[in-house]
Amino acid sequence: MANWLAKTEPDEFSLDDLEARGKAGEPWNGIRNYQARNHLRAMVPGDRVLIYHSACAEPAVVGEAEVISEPRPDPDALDPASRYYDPKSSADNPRWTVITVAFRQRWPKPVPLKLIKQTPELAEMALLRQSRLSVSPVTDEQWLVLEQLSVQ
DNA sequence: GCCAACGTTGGC
DNA sequence: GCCAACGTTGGC
Repeated sequence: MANWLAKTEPDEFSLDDLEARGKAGEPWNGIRNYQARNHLRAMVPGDRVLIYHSACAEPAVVGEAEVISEPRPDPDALDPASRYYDPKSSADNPRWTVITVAFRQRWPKPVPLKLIKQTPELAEMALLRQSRLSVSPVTDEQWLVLEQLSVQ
């Protein structure tokens, strides 16, 4: 079982929005970066996903979700009306991947990026090393450290 | 709103 | 295959 971190802009889709979806969850669509896509393809149901709010007043890890589907082709890539349409993707050879995630819990306190940067045990997080990667892996150790920061 | 980081595109 | 031009992400 693996751990991940997924960024979302709260103005677009927040942890609150995910909670409102309940057990049905939300397709994590629109990922259009190969590295991030490859991480989606490695996900299996039951994997844990940190939800990270980006491009907002206080960028932070705010809670956690769970992968509840297998990876599958992202249908938005084939829909010309979608903002995520990619003419280079096709039904025969789908380029992009989506998984569905469901809300698990809000963390006691958000863990701000600022604090993550100040924490030596988290210096190797992919979040910090590749600032533009929207889906990234998290180690068990990193997850534990983040959880501890959330209750302090 | 600025701009650094960095991924993608396309000419050669 | 190199690399300049360009577009996007996301912190600040």
